[in-house]
Amino acid sequence: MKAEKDITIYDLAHELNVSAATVSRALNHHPTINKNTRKKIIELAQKRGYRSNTFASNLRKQHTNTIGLILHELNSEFMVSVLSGIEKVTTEANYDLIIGHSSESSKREAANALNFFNKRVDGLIASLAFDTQNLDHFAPYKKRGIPVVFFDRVFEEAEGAKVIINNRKAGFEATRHLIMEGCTKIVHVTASLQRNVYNERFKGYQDALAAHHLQFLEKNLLITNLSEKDSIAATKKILAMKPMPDGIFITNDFSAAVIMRTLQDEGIRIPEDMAIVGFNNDTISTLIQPTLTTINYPGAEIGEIVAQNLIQHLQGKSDLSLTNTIIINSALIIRASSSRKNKL
Amino acid sequence: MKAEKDITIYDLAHELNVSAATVSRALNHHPTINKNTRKKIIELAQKRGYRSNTFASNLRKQHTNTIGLILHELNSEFMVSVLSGIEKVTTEANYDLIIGHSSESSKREAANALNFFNKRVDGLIASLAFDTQNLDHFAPYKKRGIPVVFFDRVFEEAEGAKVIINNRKAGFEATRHLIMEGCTKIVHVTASLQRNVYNERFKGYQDALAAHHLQFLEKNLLITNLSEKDSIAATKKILAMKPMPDGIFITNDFSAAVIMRTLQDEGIRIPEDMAIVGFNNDTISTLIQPTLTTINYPGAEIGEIVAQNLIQHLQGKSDLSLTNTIIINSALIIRASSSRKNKL
DNA sequence: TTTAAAATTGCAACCGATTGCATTAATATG
DNA sequence: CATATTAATGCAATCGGTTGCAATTTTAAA
Repeated sequence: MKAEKDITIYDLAHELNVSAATVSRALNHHPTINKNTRKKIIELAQKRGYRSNTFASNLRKQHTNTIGLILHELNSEFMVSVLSGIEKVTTEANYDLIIGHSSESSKREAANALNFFNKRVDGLIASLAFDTQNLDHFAPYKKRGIPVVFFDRVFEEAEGAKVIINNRKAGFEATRHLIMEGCTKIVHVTASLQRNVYNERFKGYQDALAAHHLQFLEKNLLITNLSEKDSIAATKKILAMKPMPDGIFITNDFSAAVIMRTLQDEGIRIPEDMAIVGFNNDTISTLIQPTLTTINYPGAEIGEIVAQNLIQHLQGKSDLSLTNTIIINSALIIRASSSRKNKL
Repeated sequence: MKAEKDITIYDLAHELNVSAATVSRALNHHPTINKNTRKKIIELAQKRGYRSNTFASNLRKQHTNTIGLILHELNSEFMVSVLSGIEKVTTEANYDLIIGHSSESSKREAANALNFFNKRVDGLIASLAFDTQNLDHFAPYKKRGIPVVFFDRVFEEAEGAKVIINNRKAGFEATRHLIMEGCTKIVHVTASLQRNVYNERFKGYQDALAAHHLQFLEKNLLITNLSEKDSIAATKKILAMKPMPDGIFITNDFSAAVIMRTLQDEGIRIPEDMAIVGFNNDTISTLIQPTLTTINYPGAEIGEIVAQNLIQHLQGKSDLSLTNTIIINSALIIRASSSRKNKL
């Protein structure tokens, strides 16, 4: 278990009687190096177990080939899909990924942003925390010209590249669907309206009500943090409402599953007494009974697009500011939790 | 958006008429620096937005304060919990984390291991891929004295630190529970027996059968990759068995949920016709109907312990070889999917 | 006041790879 | 065979902190 010393290009150079510069060039497939020399060098490097020192290289080259990724959480399938989409693209393009959790805390988000900045990531991808109120902690990136791309949770008015879905349209379709199924008293369970995604979906919900001449009632809007506890609490409120609502649009499948279970425990029949629509199309939506109507939110695709855009920009192939906002398609998937016999 | 130049300790040194060495020491709270000098330096650093160049620092210090983490997948709640446990401990101890997915491929696992090795991580945490047959790709770490800790998926016979649960005992308890509930024809759905976790659970299953004088039948062992597709296929096989089994022990909650749904679709009553036990205690286990009996596999705790051990070792506070294998408690959680009236 | 001890600070050599420019060797052209 | 090109290689500076040791300044002891 003794620590052997690392071998460097100087060791290789010495052993082959060439200069370190030649070794460096050979290892990087620089065209001006003689084929035979290169072959010899590469073979010896292999043999000696040479490994390039990333720090020395980065220090000299002034870039890291690393992309930072700040996630608000990793507990949803959506997020994991995004991650895998990003990972796929970045590894293909030979970029490394460092991941930071903000755990829905603006403070940790800022800490991560700073950390990654100090680590000199070449670019940053981020989805904002619940309580992030401004983008100040990303200012150093702007200042130094390091590209930042946002997805999912973004500030729509802020400048910079973002990849999102049309949340307002999605909210509209979810709500309209409930209306078409005969619902007239529709509750909307969502999270902080400060976050664009929830705000937009809420607008879509209102749009749909208005389009069908239904009045929006303040009491039908329930704000939670989407946790199990909050979801149960929200359900209790719904159960206490008079008259009882006949439809719920919840902006999260997990929360929808909890609410549905809690309602069922109280003897409410779904979709007969209460029609339910979730959001995200997590796996869970097909495992619960009845299966859950939801909005498909294509995480992997979003991840890939986000990463592709960033990398193209890093490689100078495109200008991020040109493609300011990219909108991905999402669609309603109708399942049993909302499919009634007595439609409109 | 012009890229401003980074400011260095030399800039600070020049501005304050001290040497770069003094600036460096002040910034690192070296004790021999005068309090006033340090204060001035730190204030100026703040003011000028100085950020330390990690590469230069790492290059000179020959260590990175970074821990590599290789995961076989991130699609289970268990894994995400482990990750958050590790993250909690590492960030507290001021280590950075870089994460690599092997996506259940031994090849990608090896690529990640090499990449992290070249990145000179101070330590490595890993859970093996489905098809990993040997630990050769970790050899360089051994050689260079870089500590590696395995968890969950490990080679039990291999040397090195590992954190696991007693999978055999867990498998035993799950199966015994089914027997106590009156099951006599118990199917075991699991993944590749090459992986220790599944192998051990299978042994526990056999132990329990033997302890209750039930014969193990080869056909009752179904190997899948735990995907939705495979789980459905396994269910078809079970449905075709004569006589029909009366209990299933599945080493994964997600797969158990799929199997349960598929059985229910065919009119099988759970737990009356078929009692089911899963593994992991994922959230899904309480959201499906009936709720799923499962083995609690405490991911966050495992993550914390893994990380703590590694860090203590890195800080020279303990010797990893002393604490070779750490076994975490896991326990059976009995829920509706296996609770029958007519017990033994 | 002189001298010894302690507290601060600076000097300069690293760490290992990269790269502009100069130099030398090999090949081609007249 | 001399000269012009082209191909290979080497020199040496550079990236930005870190740290052993020497030098200087300050404080304490005699």
